[in-house]
This record gives sequence, structure tokens and C-alpha cells, in this order.
Amino acid sequence: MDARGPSSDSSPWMPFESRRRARDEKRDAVLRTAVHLFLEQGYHRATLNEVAERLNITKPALYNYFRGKEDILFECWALGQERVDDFIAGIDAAGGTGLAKLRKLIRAYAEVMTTDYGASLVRFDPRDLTEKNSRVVRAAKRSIDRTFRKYIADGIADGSIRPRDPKLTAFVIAGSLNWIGHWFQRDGAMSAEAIGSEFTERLTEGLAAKPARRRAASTPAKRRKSSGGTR
Amino acid sequence: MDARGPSSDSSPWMPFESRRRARDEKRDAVLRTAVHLFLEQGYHRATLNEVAERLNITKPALYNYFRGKEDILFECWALGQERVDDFIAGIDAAGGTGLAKLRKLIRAYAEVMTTDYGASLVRFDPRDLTEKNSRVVRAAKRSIDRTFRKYIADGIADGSIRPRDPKLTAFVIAGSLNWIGHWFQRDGAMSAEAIGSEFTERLTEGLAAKPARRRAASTPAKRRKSSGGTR
DNA sequence: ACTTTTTATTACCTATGGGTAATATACGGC
DNA sequence: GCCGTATATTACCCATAGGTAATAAAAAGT
Repeated sequence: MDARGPSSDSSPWMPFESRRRARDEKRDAVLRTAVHLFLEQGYHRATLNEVAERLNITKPALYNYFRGKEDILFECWALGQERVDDFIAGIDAAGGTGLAKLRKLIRAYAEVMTTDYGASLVRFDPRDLTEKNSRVVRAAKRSIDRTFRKYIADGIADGSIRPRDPKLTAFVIAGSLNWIGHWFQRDGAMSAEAIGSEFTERLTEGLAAKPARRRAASTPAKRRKSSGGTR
Repeated sequence: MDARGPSSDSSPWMPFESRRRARDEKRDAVLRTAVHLFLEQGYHRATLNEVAERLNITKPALYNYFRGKEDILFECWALGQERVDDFIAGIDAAGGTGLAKLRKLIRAYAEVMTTDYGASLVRFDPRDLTEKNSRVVRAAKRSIDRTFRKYIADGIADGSIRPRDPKLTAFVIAGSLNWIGHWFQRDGAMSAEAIGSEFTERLTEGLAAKPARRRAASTPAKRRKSSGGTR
């Protein structure tokens, strides 16, 4: 709000700011430790005592930053969701064919799934949340599903994707990606980037329309019957 | 053991047999109720009291059939696993190209995922099991993964599947199928059969080699570069 | 009809772990 | 240097739910 930045030497706002930052850093540390432990042992088996212990504090100290265990769980989920929302906004802004957008979505989503917060989107059970938070989660899941379906439908409309049912296709792709959150491990042989690339290829090679020279016709309504028969 | 069947009128073994069957039926009823409740509410939130209540008995009665909650959980998992083992044995016995076997596997696995016992293969957490049972589960999961990879490798070897990494491809396919257990609901719009068919198509359309007239060459080592280019 | 075995019930124990109250300590502001 | 706020600790509460006697009811065997 003030014209002089925080670099101004004896600013009376500095201590206040630094204090707030220290607090946020501690809050983040709690979340990082919690999400890690929740993933490692499962939400119900993980105890707040152990979260605190790993941070060299005691359980009640956690309550300075969170209202309770469920609050922490929801925050972990929200951080993962935020990342998804961010890159979807980026993809939407960039534009391109449906197929191009879908491929970007697959790659980004796959890579998010290899992170702790990303995995929490699929490893945690919404039924452990309050009704209020649970509704937020369900709404977000529906939104992601709609995005997948939309890109697929866009691709069919613009001719970059061969006609097929967007709903089922979205389930196939999203399921495959979501499962990454269940098997990926950082110390494993595969890098997040390699997984992103591989999944992008494997999950789109079947749907891409032939790289026909023709510009996408405005209405590719009826496809040619068995134009090359993939099976 | 006896030559006369149980249809013989006053067989002394009859009561014994019928008694055992009645017991097994009750045991099955417990499992059906338990798996349903575990899926509905999640293992940790579901209580043995409620399982018993739904069966019109009381909690301690359950201990006539099972050693405890974990025992019930493991049995639910085992019943699902049994079905998977069964159809894999059938597919192995029938033979065919790698692609044909993979397609059968996908369809059967997808349909099992739409059942309660099938879903328990992916919805329950092995960490809730004793170390002994957990090892059994892990071994079975590895075995299923090996089967997917083997069919894919077979298909690449016999020319029915275009060359690609069996490991990643198996992850893509199995992940997509496993996720069915998370979203399918019996009262939904889709039938298990429709899902089996759709997933079989969607998950193999990208890998099938062109239906070339030639019989599969013994070594399709180097595929023709962009022989039609699906992407 | 009796005894024995199986199956179920009532009443209880107890470990676990989330959450809270009372209280001490560190720290920035003045 | 004193005060108020933020942050942490110790000690405790208590609801939940898995599991276990002790015992009653039901069924099978003789």
C-alpha cells in the first residue's frame, strides 16, 4: 500500500511482515509434513502426534495453525487442486486445437500426480471431510471432468480428434492419470517428466485424427466407415 | 466320500452337510454386507456394529465366522482376487495373439471392477492388513501387473501390437481399469458390459498393429517409419 | 428326554487419538 | 525494562469402536 517498498531501511511494517512470513512458513511446513505422512501411512493411521513429532513440536501447537485434522486434510487437497486449476487456466488461455489442449492437459495433470499435493487429490477420501468441504471437492472433481470432456469434444468438433464418446474417453484418460498418484514413488526409476511424455503419447495415439493434409472441415459429422480399421 | 449321494433319503451325512452349508451361507452374507458397507463408508468409518445391525444380529456373533475386522477385509479382497485369477487362467488356456489375450483381459478386468468384490481390490488399503496378508496382496498385484506386461510383450513379439514399452503401457491400461472401481455405481447409466466393451476399444485402438494382410512375421523388429502415422 | 455343541446375546474392558483448558515462554512494540 | 500478543507446553478429557468374558438359547446327536 505504501509507495516505498519493504527495502526502505527502518520501515515500521517490516517486523510485522517478517513475522507473518515466518508464520506462513511454519504453516507450510506443517502441511508438507502432514501430506507426506498422510500419504505414507494413510489418513486414519497417521496421527497428529506424529505430525507434530516430526516437526519437533507437540500436538496442541498445531492448533495455532489449523482448526483440526480435517482442516489439514482439506488444505492439502486444496493445494493440489490449486495447481490443477492454474495449469488449466494456462491451457485455456493459450488456445489451440482440442487435441493440442488435451495433450497439454494430460502432461500437466500427470506431472502434478507425481507430487505429494497432487496425489492427495486422488489418495484422500472426501468422506473424511465435513459436508461443506466435501461439496467443494466434489464440485472441483466435476469441473476437472468437464474440462477433459470439453477438450475432447472440442477436438472432435475441430477435426483433431476422431469421433467418439467424450464421457467414456474422459474416464479412460483421467482414470489412467489418477492412478499415477497411487503407484508413483519419488525414489523410483521414472522421472515425472518421462511419465508426462509417455502418458501423453499413449493416451492420445488412439484418438488423433489422421494427419490429413486437408484443413479440418467445419462439420466432420459422419466419419468414413472403417477408414483404415484400427481393429 | 460315500458312494450314495446326498439324495439318498436317510443319509446320516445330510444334517451335517446342510449344517455346514447354512454356516457358509451366513458367512457369505456377512462378507456381502461387510464389503458393501466398507465400500459405502470406507473401511475405517464402517463399524462392525453396523455390519451386524444390517444382518439383524449383534457384533460378537460375527466372531463366530471371522477372527476380526481385518480378517473380514482380507476375505473381501481375496474373493475379488479369486475372480481375477479365474479369468486369467481361462485366457491363458484359450491362447491366441497377444492383442487378443490383452483385449480379453481388459474386458474381464473391467467387468470385475464393477462388482463389489472387484472394487475391493483397488478401494481397500493393504496397509490396513497384517503384514502377512499384506504380503499376499502385494504378490497378487505384482502377478496381475506381470500378466498385463506379458500379454503386451507377447503381442509385440507376434506382431499384433505395435512396439512400445510394456511396463508403461501396462500402467496406462491397468490404471484406467482400476479407476473404474472408484467411480462405477450400479444405479448409474452404464452397464458393466458396455463399460467392458468401451474400455476394450479405447484402450487397444492405439496399440493394434495395422490389420495387414500378411501373417505376423516372426521378427517385426523394425516397424516401417510412419506407415500411416496415427498421430 | 438328556447331553453336547454350536451359535448368539448382554455387559464390559480398554487402547487409541482427536481435541481442550490451564499455563509457561518467547518476542515485538513502546 | 515493562506489557501484550503470539506461540508453545503439560496435563487432561472422552467418545469411539474393536475385541472379550460370561452366559443364554437353539439345534444336533444319542
